[in-house]
Amino acid sequence: MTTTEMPDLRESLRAAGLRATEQRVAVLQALSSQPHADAAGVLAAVTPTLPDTSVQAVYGILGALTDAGLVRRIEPAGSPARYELRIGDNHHHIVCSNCGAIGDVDCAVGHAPCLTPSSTSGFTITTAEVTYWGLCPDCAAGPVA
Amino acid sequence: MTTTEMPDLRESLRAAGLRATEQRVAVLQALSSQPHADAAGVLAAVTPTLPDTSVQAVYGILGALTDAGLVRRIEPAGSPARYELRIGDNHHHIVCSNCGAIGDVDCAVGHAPCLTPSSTSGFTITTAEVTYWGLCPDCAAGPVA
DNA sequence: GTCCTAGTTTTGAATGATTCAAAACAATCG
DNA sequence: CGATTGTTTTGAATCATTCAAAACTAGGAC
Repeated sequence: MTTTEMPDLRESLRAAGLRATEQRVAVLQALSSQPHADAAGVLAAVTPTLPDTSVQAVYGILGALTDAGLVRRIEPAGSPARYELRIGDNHHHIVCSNCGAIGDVDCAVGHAPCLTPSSTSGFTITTAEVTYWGLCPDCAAGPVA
Repeated sequence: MTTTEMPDLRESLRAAGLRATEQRVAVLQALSSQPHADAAGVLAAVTPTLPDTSVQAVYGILGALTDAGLVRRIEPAGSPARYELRIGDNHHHIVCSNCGAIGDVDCAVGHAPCLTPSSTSGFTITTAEVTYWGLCPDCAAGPVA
């Protein structure tokens, strides 16, 4: 149940060198139920239980969690930043160009070398990020409706 | 010379169904000299010749040009939108995580199949966008200085 | 268990990028 | 050359995000 998750979440926070506050636990829980929530979505999910939580706190928490490596921030064009708990695997995302919905795309193992660019313009590359654009099932079904 | 380019630019605009205004020509010229300029950069480049150009006009023009397919808009995380004239080839970009500089990366032919995702979460995919992150030559040379 | 202190959150305000709306204007067609 | 419709100006508003100072609290120390 939800109650049993909390100790684990508190542990993760402590392990990452962060204080285990109610808000932080709540933010992590929010992200586990809403895999690609933005700051507003997280706030909305947290408010029922912790009504005094401010927007700034959410940004602060998400920033701290991101810095600590507990969450990953994704910023698709035209959308506010989204946050997710799936970290440590370099999976990618597919964004619905109609409604902004986001889906996970597992990184196809063995394909990694293909992401090595042919010309680097002299840049030193550290990461390759892939974003797919298309239509989510709902929008593909009824684009206008 | 710069003067000889103008007729061509005007032609392109007309061909795209857009009126050939001074500002639009100037914006196109700005983008040809500054390959990955943002709205502010374009405005700065246009102002010397057309001092009355407003920020909103630049946004309007860039939007119109983008819709018409004459320019491509790229929006790296943490950076204002950039615009470029290189269209029609699906090349990608490398962004300096230190200073935000952007370089072009030619799409490695033959690698395209690797961009086919393994699982699409039910989405219909139309585009795959790759962004590389790293350090530009300058920042790699002296990261702190 | 209580106190202290550094790390957190609240409160309040500001910033930057971008967009909206209405009025003034100008490129193109006839 | 005049009308029409698309474009730009002017002026203001919106959204996501960040800054700063004061109030607060988790967790270690005693």
